[in-house]
Formats: sequence, C-alpha cells, structure tokens
Amino acid sequence: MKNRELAEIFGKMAGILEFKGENPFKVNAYRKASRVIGELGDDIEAIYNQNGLMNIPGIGSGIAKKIEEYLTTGRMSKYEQAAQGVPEGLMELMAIQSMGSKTLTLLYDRLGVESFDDLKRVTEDGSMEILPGLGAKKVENIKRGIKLYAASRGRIPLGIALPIVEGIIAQLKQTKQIFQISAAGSLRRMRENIGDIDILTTGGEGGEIIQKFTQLPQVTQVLAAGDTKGSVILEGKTQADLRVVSPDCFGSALQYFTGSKAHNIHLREIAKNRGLKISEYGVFRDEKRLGGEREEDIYSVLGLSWISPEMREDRGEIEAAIASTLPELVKPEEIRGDLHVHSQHSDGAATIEQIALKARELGHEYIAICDHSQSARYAGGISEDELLEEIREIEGLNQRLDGIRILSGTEVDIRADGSLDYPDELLNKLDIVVAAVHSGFKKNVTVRMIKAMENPNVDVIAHPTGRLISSREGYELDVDRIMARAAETHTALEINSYYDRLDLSDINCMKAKEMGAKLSIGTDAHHVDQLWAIRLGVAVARRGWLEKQNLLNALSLQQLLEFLQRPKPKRG
DNA sequence: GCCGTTTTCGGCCCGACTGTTTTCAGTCG
Repeated sequence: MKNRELAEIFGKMAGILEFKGENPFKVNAYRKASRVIGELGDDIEAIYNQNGLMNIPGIGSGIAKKIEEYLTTGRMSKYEQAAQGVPEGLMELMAIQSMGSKTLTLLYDRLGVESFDDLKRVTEDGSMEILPGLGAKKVENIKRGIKLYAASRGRIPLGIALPIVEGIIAQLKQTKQIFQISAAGSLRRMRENIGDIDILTTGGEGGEIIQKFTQLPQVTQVLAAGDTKGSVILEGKTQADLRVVSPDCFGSALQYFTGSKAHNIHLREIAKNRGLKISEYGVFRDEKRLGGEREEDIYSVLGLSWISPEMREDRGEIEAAIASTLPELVKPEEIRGDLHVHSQHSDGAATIEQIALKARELGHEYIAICDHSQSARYAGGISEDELLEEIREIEGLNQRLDGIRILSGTEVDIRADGSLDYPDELLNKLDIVVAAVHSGFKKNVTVRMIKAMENPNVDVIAHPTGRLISSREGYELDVDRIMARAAETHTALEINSYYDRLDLSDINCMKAKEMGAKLSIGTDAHHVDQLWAIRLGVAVARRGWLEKQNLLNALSLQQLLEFLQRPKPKRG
C-alpha cells in the first residue's frame, strides 16, 4: 500500500508550496489530497489500475498524474523540484503555535532559520524582534509555542482524554450558572486521539464560569481567562479551552467547534451555493437569522437530517445526508455484552466472578472470558487442563449468578504455522473462540490468519491488524484478503477497545462492512476498571458507520448463543 | 490544483483575535 507514502508526500508538498508563497488554494488542494488519500480504505494502486483515481473526491487530473508517476517510477518529479533547496525539517516548524508560513519565510530569508534549534536561538538572542512586523509579544508567543510543542509533540489517546473531560464536565455542572455544557472538537467526534480539549457552555455570568474552570484542581497553568474564553494546561500537559456562548447560538457554536474542519468547509460550501451562510452564530439568509439554537437547525436549513458527530469527517456523510442514505449508527445501549476479557487465570487482575459482577453493573447481558492460550507464556497462558477447569468454574458461576451470563472462551494464539494453540476438541467445548496473532508479525500473517478463519471453531479474529496507535504499525497483512475471507467463512473481526489498539480502526470498519464481514467488540480488559472502555469500541464502530446488524454484540444472549452454535457456513 | 443545476473560467468557508500597525496582515480554530 502506497497510500501512506503518497499522503505524506502531498502533505509535505502543501507545506513547501505554502512556504514558497504559492496560491493558497493550490496549497489547500494538496492538503486535501493528502487527507483523502490518507483516509482511503482501499489500496490506491488498485484504484489506479481500475482507472479510478479521478473518481476520488479532491483528486483531479494534475494530482492523478503525479500519483501515476509515483506508482510507476517510484518518484515524483514535481515534488522533488519543489523540495529542492528546502531544508529538511523546516516544514515541521509550522506546527508550532504562532508560526505560520509568512513568519517562517521571514525567519528563513532574513535570519537563516532552518531548524528547531535555530528557531529557539533567534527567539532568545533578540535577533527576531528587529524584523519588520515582529515585536516583543510575537516573539513571546512563539517562545510559548516552542515550549508547548516540545512538551506535547503528539495527541493524547481518546481513552485517556475521555475520562478527563467527563470529570471536568461533572465538576463544572455543579456550578449553578451553567445551563448547558458539552464537549466539542475531536473528542466529541471520538477520534482515536485528541489534540486539545474543547468544552462549550451557556450560562449566566461568563467570567465566573471561566474562573471556576481555571481554578479546577487538574489545572497546572492558566493561559487565558476572559469573559467568554478560558484556556488552561492540565496535568499531563494537555490544553483545554472552555467557551461560554449565548444560548441562542449554542447549537451553531457546538456544530462549529465540533468540526471537523473538512466537514464544516464542505457544509458551508453547500450553504453558500444555496444563498445561505453558516457561522458559529447561526445560519443566515442575507441578514435574516434562520436558526442556531439547536445543532439540528444548521442541518435542517440545508434540508439535511442531523449528522452524528462521529461521522463528521467529510468521508461521504454529507452526500449521504443529501441522498437520505445515512446509516442508522449502532447505539451504545444496543451493545449487550463484551466479547473479550482476561481474568487472573492468565494475565488479568480480577477473578471471573468480579468481572461478571462488574459487567452486570455496566448493564451487560453477557461477558466472554478469553484468557491466553498455553504457548503465550509472557501473558500467563493457561494449559489445556487449566482451561477445562476454567470452563467448569464458569458453569458453576452461571448457576449461581443472576442477570449476567458468562461465556467460556479463549484468546487462542495463531502459531507460526497457522495452527491453533489448543486442539479442536477443546476449542469445541467453548462458547466462543477468539484467535489472535501475538508473535511472528512479519511471518505470513495473512496466510496464518486465513487458516485460522477456516477452522470451524474460530468465531472471532482479535485485533486483526496488530497496530498500536502510539508505537507500532501492525502486521504485514493483506487486509483486503482477510476481510474477504472473514466474510466468506463467517468469522467476525474484532474491534479491540483497548485504548492504544482500537483495532480495527474506523476506516477499516467501514471497509469490513462494505465487504460483508461481521464485527465483534471486545475490551481486552485485564482489570474490571477497564470494562467501561466498551464505549471506545462503540465509538470506533460508529465512526466506521456500523449499524446494529453488523455487530455480534448487538445480538441478545439467546440470539448470540444460537449464532455461535450454528455451523459457520450457516451463519450468513 | 479542484470543480461545476448560476461557471470549462473564476471562483475556492467564516469570523475573531492579536500584534503590529495608522488601516491591516497573519494566525487560528
């Protein structure tokens, strides 16, 4: 797959052209191409071979030619020309707050700034302030930007950010002045990682609300505190902004601050074509305000139904809304259980009973205990006898406990030769079999996984791509073949909800759905305090446009058991 | 560079804030 490489090249191209003062719309075109290619579910080479490059929105003849050149020769002459003489690492500086293309060009031309260290130096030795258009305050802002950039070079995972934000909202709700409060931004869209935290409120005295916000115990530094906006740094270096808006603008402001940027731009283009104008203050025809109190107003004025925040990435949701073909996204309350949890028999921390009680408290109808198999020594994998014993323990608990059904399962290793780590007779005794690759990430993973799916006992493939958000790309894997075979063998693919996995990802979920594969959400929890994370899996599913019927976990206990007991070819 | 039920040329989202200015460019979300 050359998708990632191409996305990166076009992204760099955009930066370079911006730096060189090219037409900003051209810059934007490259940036858009970079984003669209990066989010493409299919291999761009396959699309090219089917003559379909120009069908990708945002790809026209110019960029299509460049893609073709890259795919056939491995090079892109236009990019090489553009990049010539531009120091490596220069573009990175534009990610620093207050550093835009104009400032960068100025510093490069006049002071020879080419790197992070150069930039640091000129902010400190006073040489920057002398330049035209730059003063002491601007230099201060850049200094602060450098600090922030160095401190938090990345984004934080959704699974970390979500509890933080919900904690803040719960604390602020105790303030009587607040009428409405909601998270916005990428967190509300439930992206897998979050840049900074945005919270929107309406209420009485703005200054007082902001003050309450800046005085929260989690706050380590206050960046700004006015009447309508407060900005702070939290423990862990994340920035959080709180805005107070007037109630009649809450909907439009929420829509606006939720984004994504690409979604909003697309929406406004459509509005403009129809003689309307959308801003954070509402939707307008000429001077007349047509709505903005509720978020739905923005969409309904355009004749669209409300679009769930998780879908707002400009990945076709606006077109679907226009055509009235938006999917009915799976709802959190439609998820009946968790299909991948570890107990203390392998590397988990809790007993099966503790897990079951917590699951019941969370409203689950069922929970699948899937401990590691025997050769997974690093994870306390259990022997065949221990697994038999675990099955008996679960039978006992099921007789004793009401309101929750414990499913006996395993997370069985797919070994180097594609065989499974337990014999079929044993797997056959379990309610559910989840199979996973845990070693040999570069060794024939596709073939091994397909072999596992062809085993009649295997119900689910765990974390199918093996990626770790913070640190690992994933197995060398032919995702298309896996999904096709999963659909054919009626083997479900997992949405692993562990915060650093979220695997399958949103885009892969979309693709799995298109290819007719079923999905299964599992928290992979090793502790009862991780069971809440099923919400993250549901979020990924919703971002992947999944509906109830795409998910095993949306089946009732009765339906699920019937499904699992049916021979795989008859599960269609 | 992309795109088209007002266009194959001439547009391309919107508004606020900041810091530097003397009417506005740059940056951001």
